Amino acid sequence: MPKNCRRSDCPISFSLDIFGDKWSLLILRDMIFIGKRTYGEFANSDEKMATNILADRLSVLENAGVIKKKKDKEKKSRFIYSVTDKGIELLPVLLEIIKWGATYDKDTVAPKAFVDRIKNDKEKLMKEIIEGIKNNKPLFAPIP
Amino acid sequence: MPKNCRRSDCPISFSLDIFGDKWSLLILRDMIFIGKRTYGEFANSDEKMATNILADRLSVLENAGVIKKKKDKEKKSRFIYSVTDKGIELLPVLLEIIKWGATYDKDTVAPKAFVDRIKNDKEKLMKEIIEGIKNNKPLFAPIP
DNA sequence: TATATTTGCTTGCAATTTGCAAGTGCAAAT
DNA sequence: ATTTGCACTTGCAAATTGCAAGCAAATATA
Repeated sequence: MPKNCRRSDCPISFSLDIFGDKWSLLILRDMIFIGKRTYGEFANSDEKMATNILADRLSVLENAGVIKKKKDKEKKSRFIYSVTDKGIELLPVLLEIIKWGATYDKDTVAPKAFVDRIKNDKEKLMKEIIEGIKNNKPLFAPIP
Repeated sequence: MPKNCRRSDCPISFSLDIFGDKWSLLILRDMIFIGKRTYGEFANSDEKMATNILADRLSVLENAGVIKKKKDKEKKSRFIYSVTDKGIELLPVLLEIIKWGATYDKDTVAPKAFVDRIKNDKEKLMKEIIEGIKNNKPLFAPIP
């Protein structure tokens, strides 16, 4: 299949052509929930993705308009990646995936209180998460 | 990475280990929305997936308990695949993916009325879809 | 009864993608 | 001037994918 050929006009197929793989949504997770912003931070995720794959996925997501990239003002040798509005609109997808995964994975690290809020208080939770992104105070910021 | 090794205890990673690829959710889509039930029907989806991949994905989904398989009573040479409750619980994920995909794909085939119902009438829509599965009357049954 | 067809896979093989390790190039810090 | 940090890039082996064909068992047709 040629690279720029869509498989069908199904909205699921369209979406999966962008993030249907084992890594893309983890990059988005790291951005949205943990506040990661640089290449090096993504490369050091728990799942340790190969850097060539990371570079590839960042460019796919950027081309799709889900994330954007700009030079760091403080440290010019560095790029800052961030989610666009189009990317933030994937938050409901992520939350539903978390809900399902946490329900069926007995070893999940997802806090019960968080999963309960996805089930019972989703709208407010989403607002808080989006606020968190904009203020650079993500919900699950790593303990420094 | 060994086949039975999880990457982390993140619920998203857990989920993607099961359906994080370009095909698995399309199989689920065909089951849930179109009412496909046999190997041959899946093999003839719009996206024309290779049959070796299809066989592989069906077995992954079955092992994960998302779908189940049994002999057709009417035609014993045939197997009937169907979603389990665990699979039906992926419906919210599918609906959110459809919502996002339909929003950003100008060529989408998703009917506007359907997407509007995902946005404004999701609970009732879900009940109807689940009813449809159980009564063998899927929402987007193909015109025969 | 013999033959053909349907159904659900499996196999062989080439092409693509992945994963790992190492290397590169640039900017800033020392 | 040299080292360090960062964002990739490259080489290569291994795994996965896609395509076409093959196969075996259960019907359907002659």
